[in-house]
Amino acid sequence: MTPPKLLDEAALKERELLIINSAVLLIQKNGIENLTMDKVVAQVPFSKGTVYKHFIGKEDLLLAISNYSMEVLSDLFFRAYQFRGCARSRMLLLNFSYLIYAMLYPALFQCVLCAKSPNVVGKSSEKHISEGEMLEVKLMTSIHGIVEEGLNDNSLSLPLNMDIQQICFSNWSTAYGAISLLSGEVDQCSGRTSLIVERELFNLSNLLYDGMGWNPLTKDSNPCLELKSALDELFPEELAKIKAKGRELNFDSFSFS
Amino acid sequence: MTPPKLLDEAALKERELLIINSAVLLIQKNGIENLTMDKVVAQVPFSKGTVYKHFIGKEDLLLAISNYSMEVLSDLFFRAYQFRGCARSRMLLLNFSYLIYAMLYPALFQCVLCAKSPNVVGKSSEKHISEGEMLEVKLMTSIHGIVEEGLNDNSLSLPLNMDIQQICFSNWSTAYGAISLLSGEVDQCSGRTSLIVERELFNLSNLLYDGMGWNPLTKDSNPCLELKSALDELFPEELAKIKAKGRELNFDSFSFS
DNA sequence: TTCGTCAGTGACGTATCGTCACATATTAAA
DNA sequence: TTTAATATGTGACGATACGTCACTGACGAA
Repeated sequence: MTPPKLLDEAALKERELLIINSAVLLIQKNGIENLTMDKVVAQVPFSKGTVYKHFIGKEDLLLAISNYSMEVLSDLFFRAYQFRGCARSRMLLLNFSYLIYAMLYPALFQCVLCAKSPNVVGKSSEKHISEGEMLEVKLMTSIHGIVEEGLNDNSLSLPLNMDIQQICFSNWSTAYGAISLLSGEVDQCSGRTSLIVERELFNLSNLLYDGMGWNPLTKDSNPCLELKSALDELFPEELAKIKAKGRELNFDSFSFS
Repeated sequence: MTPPKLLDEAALKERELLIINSAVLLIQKNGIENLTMDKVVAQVPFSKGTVYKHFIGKEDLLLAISNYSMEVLSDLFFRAYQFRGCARSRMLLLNFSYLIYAMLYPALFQCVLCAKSPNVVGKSSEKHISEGEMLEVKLMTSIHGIVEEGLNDNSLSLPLNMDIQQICFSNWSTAYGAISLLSGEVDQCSGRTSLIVERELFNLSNLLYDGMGWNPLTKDSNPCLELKSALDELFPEELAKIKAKGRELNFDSFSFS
């Protein structure tokens, strides 16, 4: 006798999303440090027991939010990957899509950072942990694709003793470092007076690509203007939303004339 | 009538350090996610009220640990700064002192990362927050010094549209990104199979310096061998301790022959 | 109609937090 | 030496939040 299946997969997924969204709203309102399961339960048309069916604990919920957030990001990455233009430009574009994401969804970005802490991972379900690992691979896929195209069209050759994965990681960790240290959402890195995240990300990325010998080198082109118009074309809605929040990507302070 | 001063500054500081050390031991044993004030109080010859005199809460204690930890790091940085050798080599050395620190004091390193989260900062005392900001400046000082020497001896010129502070930040965020993503202490960055933190840090740093046009360029020297012997000379105790823990900096996998 | 299974509930036991009223120790003045 | 004033230390306690579990009700199979 097969046990009756009363709840379909889709409804479960939908409910999970509802809980996640409620939690995100609470984080936006009260800050991530004041998120409690009781508050989440109060926001949601389910009882505590039901919520705990989906997430084994607060940290597990946080990780699930982080995963959801990475899905959003991977969409941005993929759009950058698919854009026209040379590989190097698209890699820069991808890094900026990361920045756009951090500016547009600060609560989500915060969750991803927090979810990396052992505090969270240590208390989460295997399901969400492995889901998160899958998503990281998915993120890397777009990066990987761009690097491969750069290798194929000979604009990039592998530096001595480095393979594709290492190149991918270099780009990822560079963008990660700059954005997480400078994104205003994380109170870090004093002495950041006069540091502007979009400018530093731009400079760091280009220094890295120049160091790799990835053509066209900065001295041979004007990556800033190109980046600006690509962003306008590829992420018009996102940029508008950022503007609506009172922030704005500012390229005037460092455009090459 | 002047109020009697029963406790001198030094005794207070000493007690604070005792509490911090006890907490670090607990973190090493149980993981940072299981640290509770009750356990700390139980480990310490003071009562809860006294502990709360020093730290307004658990998060404040965590931030204080982070600050202590940054003091340890700034000593390593300073030693790298003072070493002989060209500026670029010492910058690389400094990045590796960061790695040594992350490997040698994983619990401390973890605390610094965790303390950056708004979860912690949002609940901490102004005193410890500003203390932390001072320490970040102190860390930057060593980096800043090396960059300035590079500028002075003309091995480095400022890239287009970048100032000293931006150069410093580039190096910091590069090292930060690579080490925090790859240090085994933080469960991050899947797909890191085959990524070796010391190798990636080495490559990333050199790509960055090459991108800046910082002499000597990689092709002109053997920075790997040079780095190795410098580390042996400057951090013999630390390297020995790392070895005693079963880990080891491995340069064989990527030395240029 | 009856029984078995499973989704859903929310009161409850436990853990941890941070406070506060009180106790003790130390110094200054009487 | 005694007394008053203040600094310092204590741990019991109320509040908050966590996660569980015994129970309810709904649905399908027999």
